[in-house]
Amino acid sequence: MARTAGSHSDITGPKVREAALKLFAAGGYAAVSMRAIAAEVGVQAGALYNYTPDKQTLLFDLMERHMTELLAAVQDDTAQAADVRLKAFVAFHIRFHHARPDAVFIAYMELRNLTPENFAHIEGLRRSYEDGLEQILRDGVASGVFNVSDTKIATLAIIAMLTGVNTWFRSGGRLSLDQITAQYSEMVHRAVT
Amino acid sequence: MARTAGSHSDITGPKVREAALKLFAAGGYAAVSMRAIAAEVGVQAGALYNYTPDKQTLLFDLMERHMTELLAAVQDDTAQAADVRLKAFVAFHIRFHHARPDAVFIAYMELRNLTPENFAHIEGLRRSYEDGLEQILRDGVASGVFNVSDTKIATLAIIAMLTGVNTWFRSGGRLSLDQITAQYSEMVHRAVT
DNA sequence: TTACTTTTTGGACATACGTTCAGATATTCA
DNA sequence: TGAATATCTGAACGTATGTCCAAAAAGTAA
Repeated sequence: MARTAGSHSDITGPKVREAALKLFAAGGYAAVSMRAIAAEVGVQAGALYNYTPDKQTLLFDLMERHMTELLAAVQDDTAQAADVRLKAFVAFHIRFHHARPDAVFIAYMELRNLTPENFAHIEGLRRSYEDGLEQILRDGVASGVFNVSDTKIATLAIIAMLTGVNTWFRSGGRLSLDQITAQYSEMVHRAVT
Repeated sequence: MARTAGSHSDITGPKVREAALKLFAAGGYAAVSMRAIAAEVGVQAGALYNYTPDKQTLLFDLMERHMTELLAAVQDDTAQAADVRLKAFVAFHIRFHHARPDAVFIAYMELRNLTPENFAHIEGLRRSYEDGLEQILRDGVASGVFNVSDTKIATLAIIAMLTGVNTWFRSGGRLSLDQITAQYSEMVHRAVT
């Protein structure tokens, strides 16, 4: 159990992931070299291989951690009415994604740089998240509070719309995140009612 | 004027752009080599430099052509009612983007690989397109047919939602493009009314 | 301090990159 | 046909890449 001697990996390990997250988001996976990541950490390139077997796995780890965190954080109180649950989902999605723009960016942009197996795994996690929203819509349709002809399409449309906030919103602008959230919540609610 | 002797560039030029479009979309700008593009064309790498001064300009050309085509194709009959114009916009956007998935993908994903000047130019074109939609929303608000608290946000939300179709829709699936368009049209209409 | 383990260095490896250019080839004009 | 032009080849350039590894350094336990 646990490291005993010469122990620095608790410090360097997270640093490596932070550096990779930042640089991949800024320049793209293919354009960022292992040497650049190492320089950001303050270490030589060879040392990175104590923390990842290769560059591909480093990318995959970042994505998987992000999706796992997302799934762990999302909540849905099925005892509530569907429109209340939908509103909570919208607020959660916007807030969660706004808090980690780099990870979100990578999770959407670097999918094509994953090996087929890694891609399938991440896609499965993403599907789980989408299913959570779709269930809310389905329940709302069943209880008569929502009216959408295809819940799968509505799910994808809503998620695309919400995630789009990340492409332009920055704190300190004309509107606060709460104001943005309120307007999106209103639009989403109308779109499915 | 015009080419007279030894003239093959009318053939090779378009081929180079087609190959670059396809490969950039599939693998990403940074991950695609000039040699790979040349191989797709059926030529040696050096020959590409008859058609572009460098790789960066090749990317920029693809984006600029795409945005210029988009702006040339979009129409807006301001004599019509705002809700009719919005419906036409939705249908146009979905159809136009569905017809050229590679160009759309590149125009969204490779922005960070443009030089600052090239980026500013493309952003200006994109802004023009967004302004077209926002004008429809503004006119609708003025005439009382729409109700949105911030037309800029609504514009971005709608475009994100519509462009999202490209990430999952493929012809031949469960639903036709017309069916998709109808449902999005309905959702968008509700969201702003 | 000594013995031991973990972590990092620094250099090497084979390979790939964007770009250039002199010379070869293909096409057109007269 | 021969002369002129447009296009392409093939090799070279300097540099950068992901990954590996023996040796050095840094940390911990006794």
